[in-house]
Amino acid sequence: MLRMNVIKVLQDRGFIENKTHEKELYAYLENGNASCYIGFDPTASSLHVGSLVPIMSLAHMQRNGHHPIALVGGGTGLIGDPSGKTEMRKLITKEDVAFNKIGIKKQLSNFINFSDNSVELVDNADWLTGLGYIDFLRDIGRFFSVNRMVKAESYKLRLESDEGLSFIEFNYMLLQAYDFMKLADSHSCLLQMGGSDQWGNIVAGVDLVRRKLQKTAFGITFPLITTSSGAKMGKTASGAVWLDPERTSPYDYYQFWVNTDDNDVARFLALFTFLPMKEIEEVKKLDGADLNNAKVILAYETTKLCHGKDEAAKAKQSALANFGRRIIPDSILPSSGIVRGSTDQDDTTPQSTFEVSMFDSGIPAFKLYHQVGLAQSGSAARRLIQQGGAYLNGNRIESTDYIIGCNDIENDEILLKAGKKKIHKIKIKM
RNA sequence: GGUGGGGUUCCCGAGUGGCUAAAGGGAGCAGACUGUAAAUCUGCCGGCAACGCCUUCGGAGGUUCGAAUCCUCCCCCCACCA
Repeated sequence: MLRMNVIKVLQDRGFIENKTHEKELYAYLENGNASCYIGFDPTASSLHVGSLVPIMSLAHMQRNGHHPIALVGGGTGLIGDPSGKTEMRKLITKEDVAFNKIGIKKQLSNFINFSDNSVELVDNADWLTGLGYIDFLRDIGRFFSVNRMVKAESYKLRLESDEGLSFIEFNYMLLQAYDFMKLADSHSCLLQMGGSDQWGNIVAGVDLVRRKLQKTAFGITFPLITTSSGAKMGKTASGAVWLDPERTSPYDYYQFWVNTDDNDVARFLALFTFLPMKEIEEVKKLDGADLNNAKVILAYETTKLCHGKDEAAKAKQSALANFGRRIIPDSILPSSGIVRGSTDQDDTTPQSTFEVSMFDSGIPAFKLYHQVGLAQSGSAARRLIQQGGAYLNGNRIESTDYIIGCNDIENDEILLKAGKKKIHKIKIKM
């Protein structure tokens, strides 16, 4: 079968916002074996769903026979990219960077197969930290026009803000451009991709590669993914949705996706799963409650990519147990390997185990809510109860003074709900 | 270095001696309506085994019966000038 140019694939799935010299770029990626890279900031030990677009694009590259390179910004992370940011970022230590790098690689490896020789993880600390200031200025700095940099969109926000832009951040663009040139030289990597806020940095690299190496390099930027209500995607009340199961459990990860806005379902399927576009097109015809089935598949597929098939199946099963059964028709997204009925997977609803003796003398409901994490404080728990959002074994708790005791144990369990969606199961140890 | 303007609860932003746990907005939470959706409406939105008590307005002191508000010193940010 004739393979589609990966650009076309990315375009169709909604990955591309902007690109440099289209025709040559097409040619560069036409026959496979091309190299491309994306930088990841090691500012945290985990990536979050905001990084999924870059990650998925690298995965598409690999699936289409190219050589993706994931660059961890161990060097640039020490500087901090001001692009599109209103505030200066806290500087992180070298130890943090080293630690975070390990976590990031682990997560990337869920999406990209590093055992394949064509894929690489590099760290720009390897070439940046040893640079000499004077040499760098003479070799690289002379190619940069401050006049131009000052006009760059990526600095604009900061130049106009009260916060200002510190010199260290102003230099960021040169370092990222240098990275690109390094990889172009050592890995023949002539394509850099990144978020739309990276356009300025990428173009700076393209220019530097041309000037230093007399080669044509390319850039692609991804759109900023927002939900259809306009919010930046991937933020919830409790903060970012992380890819690390320790920070965001597979159960919560699944819940995040299953709660996708109706208007985003097809778009997200295209971006965050590998299901064929042809089938996703069909999803666009669904509306109303019918979309819920597609959401289940979206949640299952994304959870599977990030946490594996087992965890995805468990999360789905827990959702069925808590929110009602549903059978997903075979006609929806047939390529998905999801089990369309229910399974006998473990229930991974958030839970904890308590000694039965805890309940001998009873424990106030609001205390228990706080303790298991369904409420941030005792006050919040009281409020929850007052407003009728607290449910004990399915029944609304009417009084803030309610004491939970042994009578409330059903089948060695106590089921607490906060609102309609947050659930915590207490297992009783006899 | 000089002059001026600032630092308020998650964010923005009012408040210039008691009526202020602190207006308004955003975010968030809960309820109603639903489809674990969106929109809308209503309520909540520092903490505490709680009709009372405790902590908060950059930091440390002070004046006062009483301070986010007045005074002193310090730290940080911004603008203009040098």
